[in-house]
Amino acid sequence: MAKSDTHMTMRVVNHIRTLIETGDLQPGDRIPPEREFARRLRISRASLRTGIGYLAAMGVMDVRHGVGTFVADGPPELGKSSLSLLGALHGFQSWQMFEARRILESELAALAAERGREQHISAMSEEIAEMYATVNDPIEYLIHDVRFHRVIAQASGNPILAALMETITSALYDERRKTAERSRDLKESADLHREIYRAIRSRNSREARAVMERHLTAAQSAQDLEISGGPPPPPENGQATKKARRKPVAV
Amino acid sequence: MAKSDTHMTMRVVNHIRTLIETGDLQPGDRIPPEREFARRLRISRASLRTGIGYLAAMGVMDVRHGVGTFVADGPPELGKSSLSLLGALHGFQSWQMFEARRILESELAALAAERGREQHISAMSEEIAEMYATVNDPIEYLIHDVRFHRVIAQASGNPILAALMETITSALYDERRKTAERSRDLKESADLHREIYRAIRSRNSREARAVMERHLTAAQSAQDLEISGGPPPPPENGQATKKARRKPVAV
DNA sequence: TATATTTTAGTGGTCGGACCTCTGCAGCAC
DNA sequence: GTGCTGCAGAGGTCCGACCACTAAAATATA
Repeated sequence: MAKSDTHMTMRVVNHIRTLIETGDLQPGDRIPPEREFARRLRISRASLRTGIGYLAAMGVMDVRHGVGTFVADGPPELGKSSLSLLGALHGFQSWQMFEARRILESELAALAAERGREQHISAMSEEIAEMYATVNDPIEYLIHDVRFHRVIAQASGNPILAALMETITSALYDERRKTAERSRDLKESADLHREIYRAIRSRNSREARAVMERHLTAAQSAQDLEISGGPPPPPENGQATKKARRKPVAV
Repeated sequence: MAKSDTHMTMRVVNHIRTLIETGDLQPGDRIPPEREFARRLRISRASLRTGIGYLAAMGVMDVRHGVGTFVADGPPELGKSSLSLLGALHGFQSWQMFEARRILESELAALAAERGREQHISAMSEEIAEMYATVNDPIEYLIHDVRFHRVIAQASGNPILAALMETITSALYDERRKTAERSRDLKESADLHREIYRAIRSRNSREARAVMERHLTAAQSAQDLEISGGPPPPPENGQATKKARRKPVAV
């Protein structure tokens, strides 16, 4: 994969990676204190920290000040703000985010209909109930909304697609919460979610995909109206002209 | 988003993020030397390096020993080995990788058929020609294969989906290259790619999606046969039981 | 005794400043 | 011109000290 000799960073990364692959390290496990670990690996604490920082940025490690460093637990997740950062860099458009989400979640819903288990079905049911119970509390509603979609992702049986979805939705979350307070028609939203749920429960993957797509398209429209008047869905693209500035930019 | 006060790391990240958002920093730009930058930000070089390391892990910065640190150029890309790392951690299955790729690329092909521009069409055409020209050189063939799919991703007009695809394919690349040498039937593969190309050129998104799906399904079968006898597509999943080990694991 | 407070040990976070290694290029020898 | 050498500038590594946070033990208090 990469050189394991030079570059202390990669040495650390590969070492830990190996520990994970051999099962010596599992989610939730704590690694030794930095000072001790560094001594054992015959490298400086600074270099060790560089490697750990890399893994932490990837979402593989969870560093807690004053407590310890742990292998990430919970659902797989790429770097939390990675997409947000990349978006700032490459100027991602809002409609592109929504489109990506729409495509991913539609397929996720279809897979969930095929593979979802009882536990997932009932978990969805619970979230639906909570949504109906909080139609007048947009903030709370949003929480269950997010959970519902997350359960579908789990039910799909494909943690990779689930992780990708999580990456996108987390980049979208801040924006959603801002507009959530002014949300209305949560009843309609809940109804749509219920339709999705029913499609999944009845193992109708085509229907699940279709309703999910309808739901997310509607959500996008609502969001666009909240933000600015004109939602600009017209797509385009182009290859950025290469350039190679040699001097550091002013900061 | 995150605290900008404490945590030097996030201070650096947010600072650079702001520079990018305001357009002061653009892809390809070089940031000041670490020593100078650190002095200017009133922080230690070590802290600055931590922040830069975070951004580098995210694929936002490109650090070159002895040269300088640059804002990432080229196509957007999440952390290169992030999925690979997460896979080791959560035990992603090969079929899950393929499934994710199949879904993403099928939709990408459909979008490319709707939005692809002349430049993309001709770029695809070139790669197809190269593929036919290298049917007896699997290694070289693979290069053009990858490029072809990358052009489609660009033609889709959605850089987010393109970045997600890139993340998956790069995690799959090593495995592909290993088996590439023993590949046969590259002629058939090229034919399929040509079908995809034609569908896109004729703006037939349904056809493009269908053929792409067929192509990737075939590719998966071929890969499975190369690796081990039985491809285990049966899906399942379950919620890992939470645990909280307190003591560091042996290393 | 039960509870609130303080102390303390352990862990990650920051610092600065020395030295190493790599890269690109100017300048020199051929 | 071609090729080698040396140098300057950039990131990489290291050390050792000290700061900041957390959780749990020890102590004070009701």
